[in-house]
Amino acid sequence: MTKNIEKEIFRQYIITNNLKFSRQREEIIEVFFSIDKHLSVDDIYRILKKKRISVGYTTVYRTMRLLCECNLAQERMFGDGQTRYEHVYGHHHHDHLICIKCRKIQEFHNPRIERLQEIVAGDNNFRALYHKLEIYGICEKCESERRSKE
Amino acid sequence: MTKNIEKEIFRQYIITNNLKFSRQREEIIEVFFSIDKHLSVDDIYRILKKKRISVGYTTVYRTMRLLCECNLAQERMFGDGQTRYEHVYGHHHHDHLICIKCRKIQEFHNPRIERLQEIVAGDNNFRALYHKLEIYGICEKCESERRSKE
DNA sequence: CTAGTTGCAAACCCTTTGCATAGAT
DNA sequence: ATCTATGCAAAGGGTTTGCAACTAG
Repeated sequence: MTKNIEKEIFRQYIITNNLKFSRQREEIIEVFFSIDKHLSVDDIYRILKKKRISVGYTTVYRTMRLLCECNLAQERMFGDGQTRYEHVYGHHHHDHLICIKCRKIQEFHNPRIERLQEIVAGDNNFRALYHKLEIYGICEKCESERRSKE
Repeated sequence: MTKNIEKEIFRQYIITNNLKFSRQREEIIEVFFSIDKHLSVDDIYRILKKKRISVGYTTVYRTMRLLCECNLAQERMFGDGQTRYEHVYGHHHHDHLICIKCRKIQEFHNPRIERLQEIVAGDNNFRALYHKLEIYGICEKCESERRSKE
């Protein structure tokens, strides 16, 4: 259960920084880490609402910032105007495939990209620190749906 | 003079769609195409202001949308919260090196990336349409400034 | 003349902040 | 008891829209 490791790391962070492990924070991380998707604040808020768990919008924002600070989460912006968060613990660096039809986001890892980053940086006298590669297109599911309609 | 070709294409687009070639639209594209940078609406507005050309903020937004519609410009979001626009005409596909210190944006092109996109897409049964690769780091200028301070 | 354009103000969306109240330790 | 967390409402920043006045063709 990765979820519990993450909760433990969070709890440690809370203690170390003289913060408090509130009911709301627990509920939020419970939801966030139990769902393996790129969730937005709004997504998390809605899920909590649906479960009849009362947490304020603002608190979700503040908790997500905390999770980023302790490196359990990372902000991502895929251009639809909403910040989404991804799990960091136990995940190596990866990039994204984004379906422009259903907005599903798949992760992938390809070591060639890291090498390419170095080559390009070298060619341009640039000191590369990190990169983002986002490939936009149509996912398998949407593509087969499209085909069956023809 | 690429600028004039772009103006001509824009004028064509205007005529074809029964729109009007206003003084404001002319001023805006004049500024946008004469500067080879990724400008935001705010940048363009300020430049016009400085030149004592009176154009409303809203009009800049609307004109930039028009330029995107006729494929003379393209929206870009580099994560600083502002949409920026880049010239499209006569530019082949490229990616970006973004300096996290001075926010300068350099463009580069590397054919390997296109190939990589195909490989990754193939591995994931994904139909790739386009991609964005952004490499973040320190540009040559900032790096040498940093070194000289040590 | 007349349909499209402008530019202000107001509305929007997502996110952050101020502050009085509630809650964790 | 103390000091942080909460959650509302209000403010922020970027972007869009409604609308009366204006203007290109």
